[in-house]
This record gives sequence, structure tokens and C-alpha cells, in this order.
Amino acid sequence: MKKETRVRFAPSPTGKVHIGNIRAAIYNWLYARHTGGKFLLRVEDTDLERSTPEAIQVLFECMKWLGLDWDEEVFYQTKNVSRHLECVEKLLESGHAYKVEKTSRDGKTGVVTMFRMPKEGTIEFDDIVKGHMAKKAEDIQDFAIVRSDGSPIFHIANVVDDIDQRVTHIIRGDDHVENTFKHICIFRALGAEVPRYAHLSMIVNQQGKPYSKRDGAAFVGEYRDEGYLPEALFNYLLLLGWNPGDDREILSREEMVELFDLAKVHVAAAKFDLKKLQWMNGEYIKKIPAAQFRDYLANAVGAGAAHTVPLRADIADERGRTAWWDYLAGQIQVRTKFLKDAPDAVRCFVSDDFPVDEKAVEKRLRKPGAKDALLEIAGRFEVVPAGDWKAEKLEAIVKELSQGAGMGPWVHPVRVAVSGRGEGIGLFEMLELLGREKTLSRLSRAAAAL
RNA sequence: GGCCCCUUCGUCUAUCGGCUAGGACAUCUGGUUCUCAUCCAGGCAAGAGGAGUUCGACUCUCCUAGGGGCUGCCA
Repeated sequence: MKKETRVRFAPSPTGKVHIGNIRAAIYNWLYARHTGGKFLLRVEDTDLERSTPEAIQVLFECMKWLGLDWDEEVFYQTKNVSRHLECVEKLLESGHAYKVEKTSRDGKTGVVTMFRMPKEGTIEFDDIVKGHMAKKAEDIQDFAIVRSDGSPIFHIANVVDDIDQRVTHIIRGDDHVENTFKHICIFRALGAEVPRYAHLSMIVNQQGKPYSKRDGAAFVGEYRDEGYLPEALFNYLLLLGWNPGDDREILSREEMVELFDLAKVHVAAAKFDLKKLQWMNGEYIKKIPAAQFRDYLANAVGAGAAHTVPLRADIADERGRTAWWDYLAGQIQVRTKFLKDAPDAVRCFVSDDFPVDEKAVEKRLRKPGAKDALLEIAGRFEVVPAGDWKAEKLEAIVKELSQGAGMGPWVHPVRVAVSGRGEGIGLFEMLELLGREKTLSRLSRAAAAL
């Protein structure tokens, strides 16, 4: 029987979750799901000074948001310290480690435990993405594994935990390649099987530099706050360094799991392109089921599950209200780039107290002829009975008014008068949704203000 | 400095010795249109440089240049 694949995502909770980091999590998760193995989460919190509970909470939230569910219990590195030290004892006994008095960079002097690197030979491994890697043992210095205060250092903790968690594949950032040569030596010294490695290239910023904390938009939570859909971020990050081998770019989670292949992961660093993420986000917004999008909007503006239509007393029955919301939501969905911006487009339909864009007023209303246009249109609309108040009918009226000269001069002032904005859903659809009464009252209110 | 890795349109990428170098995003042009979007049609745009191997090189080898990683009692 083939050994079960076990991978782990092992962040250190010293800050917010970085996009490069979360991409490593995505790749690990996909590899586990693809192989039917296990995806483990290990919190490497041995840096007591910088690790915080808040960072761990943020980590969990971000993973949950992206749909990265892990198997088994969360493994906290600090809880395995006795095992780390036990293994250090073994290394000391076998001569793979030794103690020495050292002075650190910041001037502290104390006794640390060092791992003894082999002095000759070559250390090699076959990286699933980078290919064959080799390094002369003499090029690697002995390195510390226990601090002078007795606490284990990353290298030993990381390896011992991987042994204890029975990790079979280590998929992590490129910045760990050099460590890998060291870690392989520890695995061997401990008599453990060396796992397979896959090192992922970095994601760099618009300037082509590795993301740093100064970059902004480097943290997963910021994308959520900006209104990006988790599916879009997930898909985008996946494509930064991997592709299914054909022209498909928008992939369902199932397709991703089925097609993901570590061997096809790109070796070179990839630059993060916000424009493409935005496009992808729009694609995913279009894919939201209509009813779900409609409910999101209704909830966002307080209409809730009852789908109330505050401005339309004439729409009384439940079916009519839902149909009204379906119509509105359908119009808005295709124009939505960021989910969080969509509710603003709804305000003028549910309240008379809607925001007004002064620039639009200046451009479309405070113009010679605008007032007359509003009054003229209002006059023509007034004779339309409530039963005929449909987009097609209203459009026909304005078409006739404009006599083939273009509806712009009529349409623009009306739009701003009834919605307070210069852009939005089709005007006649807008008027139909608003209803006869509200349209007429807003037109006269706007005309009176001019 | 030393060791290691990387290099195809502006960006993400396809190509695994036969290429008129394909797609997507961005951008530009045109169409649809009442605005903003959507949608449709089309355009611009790439193998870092140099040697070598080969009938043939983006693809293999070497050198150079540029970029990156590591070189901690951080992870």
C-alpha cells in the first residue's frame, strides 16, 4: 500500500498572513486534496517574543475565509519542546551536536548547542519544482539548534515536528532552500526518512521586489477588506506560478484539486498583478448565483430576507417584492467589480435619503436646458398610468422626445435627478424599479432646486 | 565576498529540437448603447546578451549581464 501523503503549512504567527505565505498554504492544500492525503496545520510559535495570539487568530480567519480546511488538530510547536530537546540529547550523544560558548550579534554570551555538519561529501535532493539540488557539505557552516536559554531553534524544532507529524512532502517558500541542506542532515542524524521537498518561488511586488511589510496589500486580510472574493484570490494566487496546461484560467475548486500538479509549478518568481486579480474578481462576482447576490444586496441595505421595498407601497405581495429585488440585483451584478461597492448602487432605490454625487450634479443638472428637460419629461411621464410604467414604454417616450438626435440630453439629467449619480443601471430599468410616484416626485424636486 | 537559484509580450504564462512563438490581464481601435459596466470584432506587443552542439535552438551546453535567496542564539 502506498504511503499516505502528509503535507503541512507551518507559518510562524509573527504578523499578519502574507500573500506569499498563503499561496504556500494553497499549494499544500491542493496537493493534499489532489493526492487524497492530509493537510496539516502547524503553528511555529517558538519565537516567543514575536508570536502573538492575535496573529494566530488572523491566520485561522484567513484560512477559513479561503476555504483552506486542515486535517487533524492544530499542532503548536511550543507544545513539542520536550521532544525537540530529547532529540537534541540524542544528537549530542551520537556526536552530531556539540555545545560551545558563543557571543551573539547583540553581545550576549552563553552556551549554545550546535549541529555538526558533515565536513565532506555532497548533500543532494530532488526538488519537485526546482529539480536536482546539490551542495558541498563544506560550504555549510555548523549552526545553532538550542539557544543559551535552553530553547530549541527553528531548525531542530522544524525537523523534529516534521518527523512527529509524519510529513511526507515539504512544500514551502524558496527562501528555505538553503535550510533544506541543513535539515536533510538533521533527518539523517536522527535516523529519520528524509521527506520530499518542493520549493515555491516568491511573489514579488509591482517593482519586482519581494513583498515586504511596507508594501501594503501584502496581507490576505486586506484583500478581504477591499471586497475581493476568496474564490478570486485563491484562483489568482494559484495561477501565479502554476497553470493547468491549457488555456483555462477560471477554475472551479474541483478542477483545481483534480489538475494540480507540483511538478508543473514554475521556478521563477512571479509579479503580482492587481489588474488581473480585479478582472478575476469581476468574473467570480458574475458567477455568484443570482438569488444569493440579490439576498446579499437586500441584507446590505436593510431589506433583509423579507425583501421589503420601502419606496414602493404599491408592491405589496411577497412574490412581487422578490421579483423587484431580482430585477434590480440582476442589473447591478454585471456592473459590480467589488462586492462591497454594490450596496451603494442600491441606496437610491430603498430610500429618499440617498447620497448625491456633486460632480454629477454639476455636470448634468446645473446646465442650461436641464431644468426644462426635467419638466418636459415629467410632463410626459405624468400621463403614463401606473399600469403602463415599464422600461420599454418610458424609453419609447424619451426616444420620441429626442427625435433621433440622441437621448443623452434627456437621459443624463433624469438619471442624476432620480439617483444622485452619473452612472448606474439602465435608466429606464431604474425608473421602472423606482416606480411612477417616486420618479415624478424626484423629478419635480430636482427641477425645483435648479 | 562566498554558495545556490532564476531570466518568453508591460504582467501571468504555453512551448518539453521544427515557431508564421499561442492564450489571458492590461492597453489601443471599432461595434452595441442613455451613463457606467457587460458583450462582440480587431490591433500593438516577447525568447536578456554572446559563443557552442545540431540540418534546424525559445527549447541542450558554456560564458557574461541582470534579478533573487541564503550566509543569525529569526522563521
